[in-house]
Amino acid sequence: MPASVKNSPMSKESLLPPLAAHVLTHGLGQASLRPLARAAGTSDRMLLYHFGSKETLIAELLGFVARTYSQALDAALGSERAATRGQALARILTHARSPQMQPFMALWWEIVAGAARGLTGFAPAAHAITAELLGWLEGQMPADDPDPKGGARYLLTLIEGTLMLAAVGHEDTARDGLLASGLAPA
Amino acid sequence: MPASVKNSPMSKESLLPPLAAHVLTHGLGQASLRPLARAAGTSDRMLLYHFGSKETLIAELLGFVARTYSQALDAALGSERAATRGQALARILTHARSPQMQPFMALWWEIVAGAARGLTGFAPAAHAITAELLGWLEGQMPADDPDPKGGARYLLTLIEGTLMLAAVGHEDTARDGLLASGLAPA
DNA sequence: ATCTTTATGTAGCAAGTGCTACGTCCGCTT
DNA sequence: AAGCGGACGTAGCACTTGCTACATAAAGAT
Repeated sequence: MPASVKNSPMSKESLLPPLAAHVLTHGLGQASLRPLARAAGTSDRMLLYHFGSKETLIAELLGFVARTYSQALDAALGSERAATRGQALARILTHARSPQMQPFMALWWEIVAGAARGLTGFAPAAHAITAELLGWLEGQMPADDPDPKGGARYLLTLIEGTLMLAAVGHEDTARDGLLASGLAPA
Repeated sequence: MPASVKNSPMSKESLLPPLAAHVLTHGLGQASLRPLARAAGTSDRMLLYHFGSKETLIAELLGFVARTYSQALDAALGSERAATRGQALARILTHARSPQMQPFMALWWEIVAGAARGLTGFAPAAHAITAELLGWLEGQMPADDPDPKGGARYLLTLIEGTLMLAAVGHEDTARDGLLASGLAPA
């Protein structure tokens, strides 16, 4: 082992990004301390030292993922309003279906499942991510929209339904549904 | 131990109902062989004897859950057509939000998450359950609906979005979204 | 009556789980 | 210079994981 390897002290903040990366590719269900520690370049001992327990580690990790998602959303998507509701819908669906979003989508459904089961930390993260998406959608609503607030919530419902159907192999069903909604171009 | 206890031979079919009950209350993520066996009145040894491996056990269990869901859907919901799209929507949402459906809903999101992660057996079960719901919705569409096929898919998208938003604590958002859709009564 | 198949229990394996005990550096204060 | 507390490694605990080996008991087939 080279003596030049510095033992720079690791903070929770510096640990979270590699932990999130590991969870994004391997999933939350299989996330156990030792693989997580290996991914972060530490030991399970140190993870518990910093976070206290696995449960709070996961909770803090989900909070970090939610914050990261917010920033990614702001960065990837402009803030100019869409011309139509259909355009706002198309923009966000294109983004959600992009290849680099796929790991996040897989993690997203695990977060939803954890929230539905009442696991600690899951519900706040899921709620925050959804709220972030809703906020972005509200800003995207056309300037002449008669009901931007309700319209954004309507679009959000359609978006989440579309993404869920895609997750279970019913993307064609979702496409036909959006066609019938009158929002998607034929 | 009383000698009167009969060792009646257990078939896969007789094992599946108690296994499903256990998974419905405790979740798929924590489902390991020994607790499952205890719930079914057997040993892990016998579960492997009947199913070969945990992976195929889970896959067969998910198939059973999907079939059970179909029957529950047929039994709980009539087959008379709805008068309006909004009525069909309200019927299925009322059913999905009923207390006895909550364990299934929690399991449902785990199935979706597993399908999104590509776990074996999850995608077929998720696809089948969704198809069942879609088929029921098609039968519910009003007789005078201009596009029953597309309308059913549109409603399905809204339903799944609504249920997902409810799972993450955004039920009010979903309600406002449905209000803005014009399908729900004010 | 023997043989084979099916169903089951008991015991155990190697690996992995979250978590702890203990000791050791190293930089800081006093 | 001494001590102190944060940062880390090593070793290990008790437990659970999926799965297997081995024995056996009952039932049907020959």
